[in-house]
Amino acid sequence: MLHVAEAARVSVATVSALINGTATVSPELSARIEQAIRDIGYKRNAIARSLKMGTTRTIGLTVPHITNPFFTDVVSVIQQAFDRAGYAVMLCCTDEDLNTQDDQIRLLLDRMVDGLIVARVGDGALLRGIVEDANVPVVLLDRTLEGVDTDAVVLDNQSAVFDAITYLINLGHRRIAYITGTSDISTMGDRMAGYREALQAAGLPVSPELIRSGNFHEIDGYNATMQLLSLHERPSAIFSANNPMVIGTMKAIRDIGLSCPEDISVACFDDFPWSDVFQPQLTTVAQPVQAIGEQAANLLLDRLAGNRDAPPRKLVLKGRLMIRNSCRPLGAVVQGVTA
Amino acid sequence: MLHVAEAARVSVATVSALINGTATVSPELSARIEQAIRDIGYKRNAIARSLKMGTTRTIGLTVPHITNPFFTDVVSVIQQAFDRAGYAVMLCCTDEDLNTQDDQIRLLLDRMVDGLIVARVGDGALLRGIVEDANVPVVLLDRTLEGVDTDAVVLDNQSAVFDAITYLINLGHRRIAYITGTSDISTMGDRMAGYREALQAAGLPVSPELIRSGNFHEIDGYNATMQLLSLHERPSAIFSANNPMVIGTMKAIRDIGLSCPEDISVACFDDFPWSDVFQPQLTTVAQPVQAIGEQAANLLLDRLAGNRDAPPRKLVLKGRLMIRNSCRPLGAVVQGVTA
DNA sequence: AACGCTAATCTAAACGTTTCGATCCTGTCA
DNA sequence: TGACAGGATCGAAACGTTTAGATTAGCGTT
Repeated sequence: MLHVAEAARVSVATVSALINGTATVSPELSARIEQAIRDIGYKRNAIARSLKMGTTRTIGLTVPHITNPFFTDVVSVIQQAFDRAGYAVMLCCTDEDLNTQDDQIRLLLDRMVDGLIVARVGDGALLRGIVEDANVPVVLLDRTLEGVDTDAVVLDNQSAVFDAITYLINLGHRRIAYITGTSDISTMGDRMAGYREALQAAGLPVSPELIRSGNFHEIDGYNATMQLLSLHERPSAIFSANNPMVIGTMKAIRDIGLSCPEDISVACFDDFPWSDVFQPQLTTVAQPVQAIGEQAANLLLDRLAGNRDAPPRKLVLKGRLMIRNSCRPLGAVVQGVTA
Repeated sequence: MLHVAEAARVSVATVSALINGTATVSPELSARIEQAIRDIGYKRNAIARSLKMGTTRTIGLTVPHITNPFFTDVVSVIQQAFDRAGYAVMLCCTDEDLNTQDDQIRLLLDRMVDGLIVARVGDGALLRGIVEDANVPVVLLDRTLEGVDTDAVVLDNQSAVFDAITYLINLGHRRIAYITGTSDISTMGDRMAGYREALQAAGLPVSPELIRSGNFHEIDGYNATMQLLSLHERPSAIFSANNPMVIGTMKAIRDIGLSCPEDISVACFDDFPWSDVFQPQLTTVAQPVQAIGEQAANLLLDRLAGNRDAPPRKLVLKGRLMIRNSCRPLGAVVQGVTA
């Protein structure tokens, strides 16, 4: 900018005024300055600007795993929304690990992000502190945090799972296994509650042997399913509370020589883009990813626009049960054999 | 830092020296300063630091679509690699659109990223200029750019597709359709070349009616497949040069009432994490995503570590044909009926 | 006792912006 | 004719660091 000012024989203040439109500058100087900008190929230094202005027009986004299609989609939507608003987004993957998450949040804060969207992991004392300091607005995505009062957009997990389990019950299933993630995550607790509620509403027992938990990865779903399938009395249906784990479930079913839905019914949380193309077509609880991403972005953009003092807003969206062909009615006895 | 200095009754220079270890500071002052840092809860302002140092320890990463599983995986690997090195990554999705890409690259450059990893789109005069200016190192990912000499990691697309098409030919297929992305992308040209080469090597004609192109989206694959399946003489196999488009292909096959592989064989570029679990299990060309992401990260990290003058390095990795059951041998007549 | 050397510390400039307040014109009005 | 208003322009400080070079203190040498 100094060079531009010199070339145009004006002060830097005038250049700044022209660029930002913060004051009127005469046509002749404008012309000279614009010419100089073109000649020099000047680009404003956003770092210097950020230092002075105290804002980076950059936000931080952390998710447990970007390869989980749910998060992939949400990240995509959020990125687009902020891109439209002229914000950059720094993406971090916490790998379901609290320490990693803390490191990454610190990294983001160091870089003075204007706001944070966090699909949290673990308990998060750090996160709690940030929200309380209230220097940078935080919106919680997908997973709330007990006792932390800040903007959030989540799914009504309990009723979504309630609907799915009830659907299985109505198909005639009685022994319905449930594979969950680690219990410190709000979504997992809520989903489990939906499972229990549905069983109880139908007068069915909740047997601990049918409930397995893992750390959200495919391998965890695989191991859990292996255990379930080797029970003396095998479940007739499995519900997986998490998307990557259901892949493990399907692999275990295949490896053990069974097939879905003939031998065992499967349903899971989170829809796949291709779920109605390949067999079995999985029955899933679809989250409104587009809406979730957009709402989260809007909540944060609203704070960034200056609306700092409004009370925390919590948006609860509804899931939708996508019924396909991975669950079979138990009334009719189907001779299940596939190639 | 000023407050810390005052509280510890030292100069800011001493505080800086201690924090960065750039000079020895006496034990007593160190203690006072550390105490003050703790008391105040001081965090170094990375923006001010960046301004002074001329480095942000942040890189920019642009991909066409993060929802394409290939890019999802690569993004994930790259993010992890830079995270380990203490870098933040700004992610942008260009949506296969040149203008969007240019806007986003400008956004990243404005923010003074130290380097750029670009899975480019379109012709990219802007990109060309950046590489020539050589201010910020650029590594091209997945797609090279004609006449632009910079680090790159790509697949040997031609031989990968050659292998896949040859496999189909060996199964007895003669009318093999090919669905490609837009031709300005290097990968697409190379893949197409592999297709032609394989046909010619087998003495088969390359018929234009069997070649369709689209803009990488599912819907493009759908439309292309619809056209192919309504040809007077239908192809017996379809190869899709891009991952999302093959979903469209499968949907079109389903909608038209055919089934794979009984009525038509399908293979495609890019593996899915779940491809060996659901039916049909797609035969794919798997890219070594882990290696691609890591190599790209390493190339850039090496430049960032100061190795600026080394000549451009181009890494060419090999794909791997994952043979599953979505392509059937044409010799044996299989009575194809599925539920 | 004067000197120089080293290690520790400090002062102040610089990075590239934004912005407040001052200055300088030009023209209008009493 | 002089005062003044208002618009255009500028000078300089500030944002929070890093760092070159100056200063100081302590100590051994001669």
